[in-house]
Parts: sequence; C-alpha cells; structure tokens
Amino acid sequence: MSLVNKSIYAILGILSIQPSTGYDIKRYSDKVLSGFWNENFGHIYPTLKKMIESGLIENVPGEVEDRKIKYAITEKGKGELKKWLSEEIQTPAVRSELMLKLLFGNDMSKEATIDMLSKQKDIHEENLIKYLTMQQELTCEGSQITAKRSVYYNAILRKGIINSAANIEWCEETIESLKKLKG
Amino acid sequence: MSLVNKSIYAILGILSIQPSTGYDIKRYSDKVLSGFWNENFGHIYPTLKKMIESGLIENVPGEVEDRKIKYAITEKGKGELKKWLSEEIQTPAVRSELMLKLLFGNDMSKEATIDMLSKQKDIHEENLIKYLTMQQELTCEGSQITAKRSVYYNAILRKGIINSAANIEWCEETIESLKKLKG
DNA sequence: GGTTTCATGTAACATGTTACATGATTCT
DNA sequence: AGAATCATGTAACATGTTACATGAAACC
Repeated sequence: MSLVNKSIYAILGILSIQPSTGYDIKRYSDKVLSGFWNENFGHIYPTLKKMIESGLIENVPGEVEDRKIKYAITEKGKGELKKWLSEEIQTPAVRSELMLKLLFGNDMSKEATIDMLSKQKDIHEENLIKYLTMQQELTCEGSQITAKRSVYYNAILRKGIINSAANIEWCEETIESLKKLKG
Repeated sequence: MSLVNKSIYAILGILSIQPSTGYDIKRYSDKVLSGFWNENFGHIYPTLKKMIESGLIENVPGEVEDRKIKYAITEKGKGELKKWLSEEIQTPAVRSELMLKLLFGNDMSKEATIDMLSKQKDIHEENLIKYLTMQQELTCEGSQITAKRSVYYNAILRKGIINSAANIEWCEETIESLKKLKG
C-alpha cells in the first residue's frame, strides 16, 4: 500500500499555510477546497505518519497539548512542494456517469432523461450559489486568507462559478432539445 | 477484487448497440467516448469474464471465428442496464491537481503559474477542436449512429464544447488577472 | 444527561492503471 | 522483412473510500 501520492501535496500545501492537525486538514479540504479537492481520514492519518518518517513534516514542539497532534512543514517538505508545483500536470482520466447514461439514453424514457438532467441542473445551481457566497465572504471580511493568496483563491472560485454556469446552460439546452423530440 | 462496477455499465451499453469484442469496446471508449469515459484492457477482459458468469452477456454463437471473441448483451443484461439507468447519479469526488497548484500558487513564480495556465488553455483548445470535428462528422455523414441516438450523442458533444469553451475563458481571465499582479 | 462536534486511528474493501507476455495479421 | 495494429489476457501495483472502534470536550 502506498496511500501517499496526490494527498501528500494537498497536505504539504495546507501545512505550508499553517501548522495543522489531521482533523484541521480534513476540515480545510471540506470547506476551503470544497468542490476541487477531497480528502478522507482513512487517507490523511496514514499519510501523515509516512510523511513524518520521510521528514517532509514534523510534530510542532510544545503544541502536543491535550490529545491534538499538530504538524508543520519542514524545509525538506517545502522543497518537495516546490518541486511538485513545477512539474507538468497530467490530465486526469474522466469517467462521467451522466455522459454514459445519456449516451445510452435510447433505453431510457424521455421523461426519465429529462428528470435526470433536471436533478443535475439543481446540483449545479446549488454549487453556483455556494461559490458566489464563498466569493462574497472572501471580498467582505478579510478572513484568514492573505491578500496575495486571495487572488489565487478568487481564481479558484471563478473556476467553480464559470463551470457551474456552463453546466446549467448545457442542462437547460439539452432538456429543451429533448422536449422537442417526439416519442 | 471486484474489478466490476461502473465498467460493467459501459460494457453493457456498448453491447446494447451492437455485439463487440473486448478490443472493440476499448476502441469505442477511446474514440466515441473520448473525454467522457475511459476503459483499459486490464479492466475490460476480466470484467467480460465475470459478466459471462453472471449471465449479463453471452458469446455470439457462430461468430467465434479466428481469434476474436465476440460478446452480445442478454435479456438479463438489458434488464440490468435499464435498472442502472433509472438509478440516481452519485456526484463523483473531485481531485483537481490544477486547482490545488493554483491555491498554493504563492510558492510558485507568477511566470510559472501563467505558463501552467497557458498549457491548460492549449489542452482545452485542442479538445474544443476535437469536439467540433466530431460534431461535424456526426451531422455530415450518417455514420453508424442512428438518428435517435444522434440526438443524445450531439448533447454529449455539446457538453464537451461548452465545457472546453468555459475552461478556455477561465484560463484567459486568470492569466490576465495574474499579469496585473505586481511581484 | 444527551447529542453533536472534535479527534485519532485501522482494516477491509473498492476501484483503477501499468507493465508485461504472447502471438497473429496487415500494412509498407 | 520489419513495423504497426489487432487481439487476448494476467499480475502487480497504485489509489481511494467506507465502516468500524474509541473516547474526550463542547453545546444545549
């Protein structure tokens, strides 16, 4: 079992912002990275252990208070993060269940297909609102994010907004084209 | 090892169009499903075996000529396909390396970030052309796709087109916003 | 006092990719 | 004749999720 790759960079990145516990990392990916990156405990804790072993992170001394275990990025970890950042991004393999179902939509009733697309549209509309809200939170209060980072974070939110809008548009036009179909 | 789920529905769907060999299935996902769904041999062949065992597909009699093994969907398989089509789509977990790198873009030079985004833009531009070409091929010659299915297939291509365009737009605006940044 | 959230962790499972092995056929 | 494509398959690896177990602290 490797249980490493990909997650280690997310963890290194989060720890480069500030020292955190495993729980903090999970919370960060659920809230800040919501919709772009996900982590789960079954991955986080074993990965943290391996990263300690390889010297990419370390326990924060004096902070091992109650039952929390706080980690910080080391110089070696910072180097590893920078190295990864400069590497080419490999395009991920896509497996869209929606597209698959639509392609075999012949075997589905028109109504069921429209219903499926409506549900997708609802999801994207919810997401759009979520990203717009996050964007407002970013611009209003200074929050914990530094000004420089906020430019990057705003770009990420814009990506969510643009993609959600595109998906909504597509759902609508596809529903319309199906309604025009006879049978 | 299960080596089943998800792939079985792609296979059932493809076989519902016409009987095919494992190789045909791979080719179909590379060409027709390109960008929406991917399959690999390490998955296809073991899955086909399991599907034979569970009676979802069968060998096409008399067609086991040379070294090709052709499979066809059974009535049970058709039922399974329809059942899956009516099930709710679960939203897939997202892990976007690009977004992760952008979020930690603080640790990257501005130029490197812009370069990264340019490369992404190029990829999406290539994809856009690919989808537009596929759309033209669909409308010009009748190809092998039936008229009814072509409506669904066109919707899929439209999805690729709209998404590619949205991504290009986002790359451009993000590059611009970074260029305006000092430092 | 009970529920929710915080907090850490493991084991089993699910899923998917890559590398390798083999050999026929077709194209140049 | 040699290279590319067709064709099938396995084993090892890589990766990721879910369910379970445990218990403290905070909230209501």
